Amino acid sequence: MAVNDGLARLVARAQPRHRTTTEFVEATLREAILSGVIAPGTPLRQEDLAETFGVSRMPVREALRQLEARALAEFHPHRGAVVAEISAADGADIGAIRMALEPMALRLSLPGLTAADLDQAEELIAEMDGEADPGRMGELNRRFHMTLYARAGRPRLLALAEQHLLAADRYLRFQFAALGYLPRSQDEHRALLAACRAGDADAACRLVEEHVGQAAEQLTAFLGAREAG
Amino acid sequence: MAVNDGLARLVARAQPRHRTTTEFVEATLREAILSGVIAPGTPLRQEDLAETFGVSRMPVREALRQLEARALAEFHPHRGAVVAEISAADGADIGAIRMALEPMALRLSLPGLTAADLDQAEELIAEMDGEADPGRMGELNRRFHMTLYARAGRPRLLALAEQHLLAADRYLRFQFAALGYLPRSQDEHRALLAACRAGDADAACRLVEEHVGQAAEQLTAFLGAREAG
DNA sequence: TGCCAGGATATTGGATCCAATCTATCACCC
DNA sequence: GGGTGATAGATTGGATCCAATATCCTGGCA
Repeated sequence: MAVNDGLARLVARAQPRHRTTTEFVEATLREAILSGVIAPGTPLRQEDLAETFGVSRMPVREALRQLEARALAEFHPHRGAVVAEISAADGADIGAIRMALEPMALRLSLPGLTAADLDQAEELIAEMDGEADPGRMGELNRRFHMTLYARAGRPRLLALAEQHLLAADRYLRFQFAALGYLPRSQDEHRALLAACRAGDADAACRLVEEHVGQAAEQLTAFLGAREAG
Repeated sequence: MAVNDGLARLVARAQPRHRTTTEFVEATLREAILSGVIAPGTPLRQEDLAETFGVSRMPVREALRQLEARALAEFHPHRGAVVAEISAADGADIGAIRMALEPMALRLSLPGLTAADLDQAEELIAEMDGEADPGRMGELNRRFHMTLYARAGRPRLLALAEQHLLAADRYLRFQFAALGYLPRSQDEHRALLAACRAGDADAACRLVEEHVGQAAEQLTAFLGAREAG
């Protein structure tokens, strides 16, 4: 058996439609870490990963370097990499970054949002209503947020925002795995969308900041209690 | 002669006091790109870099991967990497990110700032007054800002803020190379420091946002004009 | 004369091999 | 019996080698 059954399945399902092997390994590993298939703290042995992917150690090494730069893996020279740990402090950190980036993205995007964008956001809210699977839920939530930010015309800002949305989702899945349920925030989503439809930038920015802050607060409360005892 | 004289000098001066060769190459290359020693768009040939550093191609490859993840180099499969280009759009992007991150960092840091921190910030302002070298100037400016954010207790947020502060400084050096002078903003620095001393979080955040916005605006005006003609 | 095809060349991507270093275990000394 | 040091094993870091791919130049053809 490979190191990690879940990862092996992910690799088997994944279409290596990437241009280079390194890209393929990086994308698959990132997905595995973000989705929780590989638990925080898991050692990432190059040899094992290479075997799982059916490649040599080299693309694995390059992929791990990129994951390190994205804070998804921690490197210790001559000791190897481990999947980034989860902590209340880091969760609060990610929350603070989101609270800074997302209102800015929304403010820049709002004037350019089309009726079609807003309709799609509404549809995503509706889909979330009936969704129980945390993976699908996170995906829908991410798409909802990014739909609202899409017209900001700032690729770097959007990439950073999405990166930290994904990081937050990783924490959320972790919370789900422990608690068995997901905190819902559909009312906040609806209020946010309404403010966007009204074109009220100040209200929308305030709502998204509060919305992100709420999620971060619940998360740190959960993680703080977990770390304390 | 090596590919790039400036880089060769940087390598010669650099102390390889890093634990691995890859770290050494990455740090030196990053410094070279950020300081403008290697111009935007310059191809980063692995073989040439390896020779310049006196190492094999492998640590160079890993270093380039990390630079890519930090948006300092652009990869094109089978075609190599080039130093990230400079553009008005990207400058505005970086400015928007700074305008989001830095007020948040300051707000979190402000309650924890000590008198010593504020005195050091004041000293850095004084040093900037008499500084003509753009490299030193950027360094002092970066330290001034980071001193004010240091007590935020959010490592990821601070790392992101510093990263984009450095990216902005790269743009500023580029502007200096073309214009021959640096736009000063010492009045804004002093006003910002005064607000921090007064403990007025709202004012301080507003000032830092305006300050960053000003710089970004000047930059995009310069780059926009340059791209137009 | 301009365009397309094909091959030569340069450069990167990936695999294998060797060296450096960290960890764990075990013996030995205090 | 506990702690320290040496040694062996495992694992990563770095170098070299080979394969794949992109680019560029040249020659033929319309």
